[in-house]
Amino acid sequence: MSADPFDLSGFEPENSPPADPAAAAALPPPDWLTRLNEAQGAAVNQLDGPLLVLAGAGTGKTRVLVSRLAHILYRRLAWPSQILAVTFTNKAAREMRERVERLVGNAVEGLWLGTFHGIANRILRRHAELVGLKPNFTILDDDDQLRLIKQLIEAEGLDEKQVPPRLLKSQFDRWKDRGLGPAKIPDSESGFAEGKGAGLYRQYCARLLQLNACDFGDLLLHNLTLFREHAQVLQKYQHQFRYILVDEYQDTNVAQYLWLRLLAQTHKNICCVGDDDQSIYGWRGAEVGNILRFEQDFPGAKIVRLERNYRSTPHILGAASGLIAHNESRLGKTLWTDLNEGEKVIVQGVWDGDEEARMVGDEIEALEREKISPNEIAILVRAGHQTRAFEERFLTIGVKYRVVGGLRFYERREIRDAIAYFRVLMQPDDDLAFERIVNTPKRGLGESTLQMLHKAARAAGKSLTATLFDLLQTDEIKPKQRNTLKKLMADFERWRRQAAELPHTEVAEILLEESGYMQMWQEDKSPEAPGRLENLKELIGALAEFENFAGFLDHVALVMDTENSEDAEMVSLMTLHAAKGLEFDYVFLPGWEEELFPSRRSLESNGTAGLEEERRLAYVGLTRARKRAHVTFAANRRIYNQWTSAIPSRFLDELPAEHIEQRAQPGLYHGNQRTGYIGGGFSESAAKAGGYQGTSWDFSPQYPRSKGGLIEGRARRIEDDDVVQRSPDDAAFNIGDRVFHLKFGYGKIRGIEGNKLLIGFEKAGEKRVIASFVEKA
DNA sequence: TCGATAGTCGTTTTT
DNA sequence: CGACTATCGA
Repeated sequence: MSADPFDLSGFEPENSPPADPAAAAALPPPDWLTRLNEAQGAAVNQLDGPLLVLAGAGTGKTRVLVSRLAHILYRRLAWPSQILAVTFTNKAAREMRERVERLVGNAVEGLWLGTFHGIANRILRRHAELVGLKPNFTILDDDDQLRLIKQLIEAEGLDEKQVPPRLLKSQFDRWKDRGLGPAKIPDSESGFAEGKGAGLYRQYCARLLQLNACDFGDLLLHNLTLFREHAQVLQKYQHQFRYILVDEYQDTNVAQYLWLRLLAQTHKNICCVGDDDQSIYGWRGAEVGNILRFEQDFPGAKIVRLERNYRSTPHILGAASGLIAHNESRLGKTLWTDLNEGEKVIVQGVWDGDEEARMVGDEIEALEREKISPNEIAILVRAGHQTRAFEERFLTIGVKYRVVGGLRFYERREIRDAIAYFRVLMQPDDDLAFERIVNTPKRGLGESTLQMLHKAARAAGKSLTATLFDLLQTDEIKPKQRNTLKKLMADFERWRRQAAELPHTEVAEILLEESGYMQMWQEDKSPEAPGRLENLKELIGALAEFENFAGFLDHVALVMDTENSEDAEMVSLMTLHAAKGLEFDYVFLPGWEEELFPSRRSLESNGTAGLEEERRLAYVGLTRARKRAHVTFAANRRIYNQWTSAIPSRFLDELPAEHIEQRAQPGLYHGNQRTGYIGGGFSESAAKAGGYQGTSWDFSPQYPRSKGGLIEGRARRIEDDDVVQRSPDDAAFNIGDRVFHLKFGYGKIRGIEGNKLLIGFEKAGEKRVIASFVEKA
């Protein structure tokens, strides 16, 4: 399907709007308009020219976007295909589509609604040749990107220790975020990585083209190149998009901003919605400056502020507002609500991470007893690893939970392997995928063979498979390896032929079978193996939802998340970043401690700007809550398996006292431990270091501990054994016993450590569980 | 070529 | 602790 890259037929509809807008203006106002407040209505009705909607948390931002979109269609100002609506996440895009559909039904057909990356990909596929790619280019994920960079570092004779690949990657990403190709790197920034920064970047970009691949940043960057160098293409799109809507504008990076600005030139009807106080993606290249500069960037822009909050109680709002007021660089808004007062924000100190998890677990159980739906409860953490403690606790007490954006289906090893096979199938030049599978399953192809193949490929300037094709005619490769490679190449040839005739799911099955990949896992006796085979089956199922491999691979690269069952009644566990745009009645915010939140790294690498971004994150967290926000901090936390004492987050001091309920009793019964605790956790030195004034935070020792937790015991260094006092019935378990677990089902005990059991479950694989939660089968 | 073993590092946040 | 790398011996 090699399309003429200039051919826009097929997604450009009629050139003119669907009907005489003047006539349509006389239509009766649809009922969705009447449900808007004044500011919202203004944002929806202001259709001509650039518009910035400054929408505070919970002020009905999505409602405005959706109504505006519906309104454009209703007034017949544009066909769906003449409207471009961009969001930041797939979740947001999905939600918007659903809500627009609810208003206008299938009149949304043809709408350009998607993420920046998704839309950019769609455009780029169409015109790939114009920027030196083929339409079937691969989208690289982080992992591939990193592997590629490692190869470059090695080829350059640099040491990974001195030039950490991750650092290089993030620099490359930042350049791309700013719309800078290799030719445009300012001298002042090119000198790092032993002075080879810019050079490596040039090589990296060249290599991507050679691989016929794009990283995430490329999708936008190539769009910019395309638009700049091919005026007629740009004009087509400029002409086509009569209305542009942008969600979460505060999170756009420079490349995205430039992209929008180019596209908006003709009709100038661009509406951006955002909240500078919720800009939390600076580390990924987002520029709050974009939203602060909107009026200069888009002359004649109007601004509408949405300040009426419909979500949170006054106390929650007051606490959040007081907190965010500590930020210097912001436009400033005054959120208000006329909801009833409600509860104050709870701020609670606990002894350690375990107690925190236990406490939250108990609170959740209490809520559930009040018949609160678990769907209305969320735990929002700063960093992904924090979910673990809660998961363990919830498993023990039987609270159903889901981790949003946790381990993702497409990141599992077996899935990535299978996908690598598909990638090679579709794009033989995809070296990264090829490398991944060439010796998976083991085919006796090792380092040395691959090294020489690499060398030959670099010399020839061709891809690995292309080089291999030549090399197999020679005696360069040892006979044994040569035969295996020959067979592999022949296999791929055959699968490609079959791909032309058979349904793609069938080809996928044949491929996984004949390559020996399935067999590899079938013969694997590790406890995960059955699960992996299960996942592969599921993969085929997912594949079936797409028309072909290409569509599926795009989905995998861009959409990543598998729509998890949102219908089930579960507590949500996620990072603060993932929580943006969501809301819950009850929100728990654990881990408000210095170093953790605000995160040390953030402060170290970005100073005040970093701190302000952390504060915005805290603001986002609080404003997710409708009825109750429950903040906790622990005095002690295990970091790298080391008990470390922690200082309460400075953000706690920034919460106005009148809006919080402090659930901590200063110096009740082990207040003396403040200074006596080993490591000097709350000694004066620690307090001084933080320089706190105002509220002094203490921990709540009166919180009931579960059996075996000895308060006195905590005064010395805490070891696992201290807490793990085995009760007589725990001892009844022996290795080899068959047991039953509520969540994991039947299994056999493989090991016993204190009250924890290592169990090989028949369905769920190997897990560590608490002894009290299994019973003999 | 490959597995096992010892040593190392670390943990933000994601399209 | 655990994931990942470097190194070594078979």
